[in-house]
Amino acid sequence: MPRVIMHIDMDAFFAAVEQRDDPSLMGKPVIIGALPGSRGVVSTASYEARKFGVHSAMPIAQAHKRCPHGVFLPPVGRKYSQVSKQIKSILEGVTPRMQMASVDEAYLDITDCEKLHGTPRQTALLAKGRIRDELKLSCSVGIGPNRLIAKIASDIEKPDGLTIVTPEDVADFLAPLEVGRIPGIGKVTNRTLAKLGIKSIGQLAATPLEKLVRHFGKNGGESLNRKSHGISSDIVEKREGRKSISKERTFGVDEKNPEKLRHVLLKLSGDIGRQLRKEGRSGRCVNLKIRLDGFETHTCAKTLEESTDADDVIFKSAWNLYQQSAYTGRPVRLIGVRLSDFGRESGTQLGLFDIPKKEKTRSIYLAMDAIRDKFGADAIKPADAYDDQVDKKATPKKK
DNA sequence: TCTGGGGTCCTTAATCTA
DNA sequence: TCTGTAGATTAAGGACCC
Repeated sequence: MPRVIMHIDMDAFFAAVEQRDDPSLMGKPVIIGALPGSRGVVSTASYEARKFGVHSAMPIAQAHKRCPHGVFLPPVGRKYSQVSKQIKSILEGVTPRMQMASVDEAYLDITDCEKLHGTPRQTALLAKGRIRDELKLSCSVGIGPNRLIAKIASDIEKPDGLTIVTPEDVADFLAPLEVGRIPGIGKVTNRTLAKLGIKSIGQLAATPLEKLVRHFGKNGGESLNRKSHGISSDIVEKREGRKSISKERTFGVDEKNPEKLRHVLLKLSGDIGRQLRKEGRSGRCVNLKIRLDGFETHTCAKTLEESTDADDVIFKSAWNLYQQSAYTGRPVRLIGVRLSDFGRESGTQLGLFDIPKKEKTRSIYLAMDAIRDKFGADAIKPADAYDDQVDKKATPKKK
């Protein structure tokens, strides 16, 4: 039996939240993202701003040129996360078979909701109504036999839309749409498909699998083929926790001073450590990201002997990676740190290794976190001499 | 011309290990 | 004990998403 999957997508989420919280912004072009004059892009544009051709990912200078009278605001992540939790709670009231796909998107399996809420349309209207009444926000809904169709459907009619695709209608629904409507087909894949003369999903579905495999590899080709026929997973399940935490900084002017870079790495490492401890996680793989002039981007990584959530261990590893890289001395546009590989049990958390010292260090970090929580992030500045004082054992050993 | 920040997933190649 | 191999892991980079 085909399942009934619903995809809910909030309309211009960040901008809508800001307009809701400040009625003077209602009806005005609101652009959330970097501020004009700085390096950055548009995160979300309100529908009023979109009329001027402003859209997500557009360089902020260009957005300002197109919409000089727009209201430009920086994103307030904490507020949006809070609203996202409220959305989650409302949708869990519709069905427990619910999965948040991002801060402003969710999948619901409403196959068995008929007795409780009525038809899929009635269930969708119920969810939309609750979000509108309780949060004063609008969303668009797509319903289909699987996640892919539901997701594409939710994007068809925006804002405040509702599109239902029955299993029998899938092929007719997909055929005329542009291939770019398929999630996972971005600029690069789109360009390659265009070169092959493939513009619509119908054309993609009619393309022999061998041809797609030739151009996109086995997995890529088969995946495109499946998607073009509307085949995808219909499983909605709670997601496991996140898999990495990263922090990065783009400089207003490319940075050459190694001391400044070191300071920023110190700050980023501290932010990651704090986040890790807050979430009770620790990771083993420290990744460094460097973006140079000309947007030339590189990453390098080092896997530690054991998991960590300690600022100094993260910093030391990141700084070592930078110093050992071929990019020292070159002007840096962006520098970032990521901690990943949360898969293994953490020695720090379980206290399996080096208990007294680790626990002592950990207690200090937790105390510092508490002070920062109470008095603000700047209450304690990161120590300036980690790389001299850090425990030699913290340095990753070569295998 | 100008391209953020925080993520996920995939591919490929080299290396390790059972 | 040696060797070949398959599978896992590591590392770097790319594409994509919100």
